[in-house]
Amino acid sequence: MAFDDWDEVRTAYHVARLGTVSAAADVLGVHHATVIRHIDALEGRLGAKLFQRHARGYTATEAGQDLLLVAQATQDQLSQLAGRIKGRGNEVTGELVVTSVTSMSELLTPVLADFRLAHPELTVRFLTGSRLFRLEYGEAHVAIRAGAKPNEPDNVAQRFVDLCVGLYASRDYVERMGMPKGPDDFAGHSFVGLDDEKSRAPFQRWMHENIPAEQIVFKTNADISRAHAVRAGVGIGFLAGYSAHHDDDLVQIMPPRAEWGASTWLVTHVDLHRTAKVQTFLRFLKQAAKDWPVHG
Amino acid sequence: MAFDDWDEVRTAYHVARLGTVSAAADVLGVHHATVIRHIDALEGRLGAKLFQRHARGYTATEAGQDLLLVAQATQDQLSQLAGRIKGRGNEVTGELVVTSVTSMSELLTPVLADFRLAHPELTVRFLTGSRLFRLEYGEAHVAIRAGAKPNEPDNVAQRFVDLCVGLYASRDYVERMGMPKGPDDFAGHSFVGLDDEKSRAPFQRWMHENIPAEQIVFKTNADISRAHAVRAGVGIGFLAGYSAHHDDDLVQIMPPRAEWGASTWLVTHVDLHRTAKVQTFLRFLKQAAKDWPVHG
DNA sequence: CAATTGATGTGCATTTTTGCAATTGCCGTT
DNA sequence: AACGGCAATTGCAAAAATGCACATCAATTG
Repeated sequence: MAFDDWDEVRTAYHVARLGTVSAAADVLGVHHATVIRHIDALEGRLGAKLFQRHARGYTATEAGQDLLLVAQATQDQLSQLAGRIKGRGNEVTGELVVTSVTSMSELLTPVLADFRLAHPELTVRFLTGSRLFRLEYGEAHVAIRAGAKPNEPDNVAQRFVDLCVGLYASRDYVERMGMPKGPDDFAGHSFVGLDDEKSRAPFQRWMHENIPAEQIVFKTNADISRAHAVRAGVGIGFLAGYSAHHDDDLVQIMPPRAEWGASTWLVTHVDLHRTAKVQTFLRFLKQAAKDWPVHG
Repeated sequence: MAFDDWDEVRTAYHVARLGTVSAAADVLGVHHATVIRHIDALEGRLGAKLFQRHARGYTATEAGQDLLLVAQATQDQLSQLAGRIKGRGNEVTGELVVTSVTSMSELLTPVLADFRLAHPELTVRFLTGSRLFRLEYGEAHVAIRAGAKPNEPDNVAQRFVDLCVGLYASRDYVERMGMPKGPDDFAGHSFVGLDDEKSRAPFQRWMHENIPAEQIVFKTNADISRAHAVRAGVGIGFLAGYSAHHDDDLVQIMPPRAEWGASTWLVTHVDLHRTAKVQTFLRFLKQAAKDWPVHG
């Protein structure tokens, strides 16, 4: 490839456009000797003359005029690109990628939908489930994480809502099996738990320590399935307070405890944190969260 | 302008395309460190991140992906341009600009027409007349010059045909004024000459030295007008041998002399001389000139 | 016709860029 | 849980590009 130095192309472009080495050097902000050497090097590698040299300057040959057209297009496109990139930091357009644990989907989805409506030029992608999506790989702009404060470098984390979880069972279950009066009255009852043994969710560790394994009769790896199981009357299980609070088919077995709940964190990559798109979304999300029944 | 270093754009392009700094450095033939520094500099000037850095390489942000598209187009266009420029040296296409003194138009035009027919992709421009068109300014590819060998630097000149000029008059003029028997018998005759006092044409200097000024009754600045005047019977004048030879309306007053004639030269700019287009035309022209009645 | 202007070309000192090698950090594997 | 490998960094020396001053040449002007 002869054009393995795009700067020389740019130099040749200005020479072809302006007609003299001196003028091009002036525009480029370099010494005219540099311009001459760029042209010489480029022509040498091409094996063809781009300019005819004479006392009044450089005039482009056919090859030089051809280069002029191509470089002109490049120049224009780069200018537009620069504008887009600079503007993009101040606009809420393109794609907004948000990731969170599946259990928050119910809360987040309406907010994302509203945000999408408020910004018609925006496309929203909500990633959840199967695996952890990582900000440092550029897989998402914003992550809502649960648990201890994330302290990965290059990530900025700010505290979000505290999720409360309580023990619930379906009205149907309570009618069949009776209402336990307290933690000491759990004998004979069935429980719904997580399939993941090494889950670090605090309520799951509490269940693991306080409920005999043989009483955990239904295990699932998805939060949503656990909720379905509890509602279907399989047994007693932890449910998020916001989800169970206004559901008349559910009975609270034990009220939420602080030790069961989890803090959540809004996490962004430091490179994207300052952009208008991310900032706008974070403000929008925090405003919407004020109406969440997370303390139910 | 943020993109004032197109080489950095090229570097960023390869990083965006390949996903890692190392792979890009490999393709570019430079060190990893150079690639990193290019990216850092470019991002710094843009004020925006083009890549998210992580342990497995660089992944392009939206801005980086946008740059990838633009740079991809540039890369493609430059590749095509390189192909065109390299190929153009071996093809007879585009424009062929030929310049000569007006007096040779009659001889050259048919050759140019034939050459044009032989190379359909070629456009021919024939410049003559008003002023001297200069090869060093790229105004023409080939010049046919008369007189002493041109010795301008950067021009290559090769000897072409010798033009012979003789003294002619119209048959009508001779019938009216009589046929002079030789140079000593010119008294009372009328002559047609050049308007340009300081013309360096040898036949014109001969006339200036041997014919009294008052006998030069018709002066013109264009060769073609001089020929018209002689044919119209205004007087005796120098005409090119090839032009007068087979014209029954013209009478040769004095046969051509070597001292009147002029050598002609094929001149090309050194930068263009080696190209196929110019070489092909020169061969074609020299072949055609073999049939010219320039010694008439 | 001489002087001046404005342009290109070239040797040399300096600044900038680049290459090198050692380091760190992270991921996947043993 | 430790190890090996790959990729990104970073300090320092070498190399390359650049700037500068001067030379040169052509065209224009007085």
